[in-house]
Amino acid sequence: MTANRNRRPTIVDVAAHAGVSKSLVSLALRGDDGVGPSTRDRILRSAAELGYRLNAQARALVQGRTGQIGVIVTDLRNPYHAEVALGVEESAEDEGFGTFLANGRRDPKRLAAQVEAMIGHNVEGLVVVSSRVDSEVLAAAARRLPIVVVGRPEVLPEGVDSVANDDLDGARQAAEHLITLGHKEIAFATTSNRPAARARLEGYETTLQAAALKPSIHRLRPEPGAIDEILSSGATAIMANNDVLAIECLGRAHELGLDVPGRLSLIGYDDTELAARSWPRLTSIDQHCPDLGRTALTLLKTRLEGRTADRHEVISPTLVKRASTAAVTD
Amino acid sequence: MTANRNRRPTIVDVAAHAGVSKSLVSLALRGDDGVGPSTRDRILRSAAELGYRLNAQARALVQGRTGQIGVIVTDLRNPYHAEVALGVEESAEDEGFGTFLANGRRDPKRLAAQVEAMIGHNVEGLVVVSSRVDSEVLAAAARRLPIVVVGRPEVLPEGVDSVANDDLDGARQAAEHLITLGHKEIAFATTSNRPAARARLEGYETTLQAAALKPSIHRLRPEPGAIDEILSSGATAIMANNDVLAIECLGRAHELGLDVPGRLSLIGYDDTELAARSWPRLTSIDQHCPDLGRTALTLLKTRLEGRTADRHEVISPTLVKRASTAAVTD
DNA sequence: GTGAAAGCGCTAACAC
DNA sequence: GTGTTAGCGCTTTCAC
Repeated sequence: MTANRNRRPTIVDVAAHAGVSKSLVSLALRGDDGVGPSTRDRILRSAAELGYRLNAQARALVQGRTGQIGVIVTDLRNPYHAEVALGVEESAEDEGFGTFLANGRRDPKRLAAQVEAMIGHNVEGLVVVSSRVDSEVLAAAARRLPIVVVGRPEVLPEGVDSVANDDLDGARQAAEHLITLGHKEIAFATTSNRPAARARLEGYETTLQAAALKPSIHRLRPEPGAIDEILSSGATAIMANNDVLAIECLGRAHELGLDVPGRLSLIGYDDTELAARSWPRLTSIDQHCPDLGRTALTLLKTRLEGRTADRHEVISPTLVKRASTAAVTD
Repeated sequence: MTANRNRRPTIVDVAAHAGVSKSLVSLALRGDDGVGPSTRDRILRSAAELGYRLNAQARALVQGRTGQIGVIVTDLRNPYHAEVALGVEESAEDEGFGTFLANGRRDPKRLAAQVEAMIGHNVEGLVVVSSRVDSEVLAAAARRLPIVVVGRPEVLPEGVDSVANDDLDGARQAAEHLITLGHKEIAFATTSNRPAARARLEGYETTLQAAALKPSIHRLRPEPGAIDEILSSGATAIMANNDVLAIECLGRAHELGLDVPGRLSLIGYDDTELAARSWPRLTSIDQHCPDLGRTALTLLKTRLEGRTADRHEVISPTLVKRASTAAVTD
């Protein structure tokens, strides 16, 4: 009973069925008003009857445009990426573009392949929410279409636009918040040493130094117990490189019976959903992910409209105070 | 300095550059061994020099296949959807398919449009991770390509395959776990009354009734304070329809100073990352999301290989005991 | 081993 | 108003 899948009807079939030529069908289907009302009706009815649907690919081939934007993210499971993608999608829709998403699953090779696949399928622009795409891949892509990277890749080749939050400033805000609360022993935790993490680290260091405090940096390997090292370091506050890591620290603190924020203040980065749902609610730095995405789409659009000079947008993050940070008590 | 974007080189350009005919280029590029080694070399070098890349769309038009699978999800921000998508992607890759993802953002109209867009771009199969796609849209799609729904839509038209977890059994496991712990007052919380929620509700009710306990069902509207109603209902345990809701209950319990699991046991559904990261760690029902996705792809594949009879797979969920449930204390 | 020619489904110029 | 024609970039017979 499964319907006939062998051959999808084309405008030729519709034309035959309606007794007109195929260009008439094309016109009628697109609502062009060079078609008589009765003819148009007949054509539309034939199309419906045959279950005709437009082959967007064939159309794209002749028109030279698909109306689709590609979005490639490192890891869909990290809410940060999903939220940026959301911002892109929303404004793409507003601008009349469709979007195709691809998930690189943290693998640079796969990410590169997806860039190729998207270009092969003729997306009109590419948003790469990843710092892991090889710079040569980016450069090659930029030769063919507008491409913008969200975040901070190691190297940003010419011709590639970018949007990032101001990591330095975000880290500064976080550090100052803790300093204002009277903390003297503030640790910085990160599992990454990629550009964004390095910038946050730098913001942290310079802010602490300006306050005559000694930075204490912990690069964590993903091992159980890695967090304990910080927790037992005598720090009264921890800045984590992102919410996911902050939540892990929080969980470990709970397990050790360490009161947050009573004995330990904790601050995340990204302000993803995780932050608002944790206990205690996590203080975090809001990167404004959807804005990052929307800005990326704007850059794509202006490129498509002819801009040739590279642009690198920076968005100011915001401190979101919640319950995981408090004044030192002693 | 931005490179020439005006015209992307085609095999004709490559052919001219290499001084051969365009069909030779096509053959050489695909590694066909009907091309002399020296000719092949020359062709490949020309291609590289011109920055040629295959136009997958044009190829798809003539070959009648794109090698792409479409995945449409209701809401990327819910980790459940992202994890199912992951399963689809992984096994699609294993089978040599690429995947395009689209995010419906909870809007049935948008979801329908995305189904159309995917079909228009000639994906070879469609995985719909949503119960919100209109059944007529599904039915129409099924007439053109293999399509499988993950989850439980209101109506599943003929010709559409499906994969779902056994909601009835999952709810039964959750309820039995709580009953075994000695709970007598077990509430069920849900914000949804769609088929999956209804099935879980039914599993909950029959299990409670079998144990001679009285079900107490709460359909929550998304209002602040909605949760308090349950919390103050005298229940010693709450089964939530999903992890997100469970985490919200947990947060509210914390705010009210209600000890979990000391005074209240809490159990979620889905076993997403949220469950493993909460405090206390959330007991949940694991739907095996990636398996759902992988099974969906298998169904697509067997359809493509010619199966005509509909199939509806059911996957058994598993109880994951963590720290949010405990024996009643009185 | 190589090339010419037809055609995938559609649109867009141009005639009738 | 309506139909004809020539491609879009590629693959694929089928001759040479």
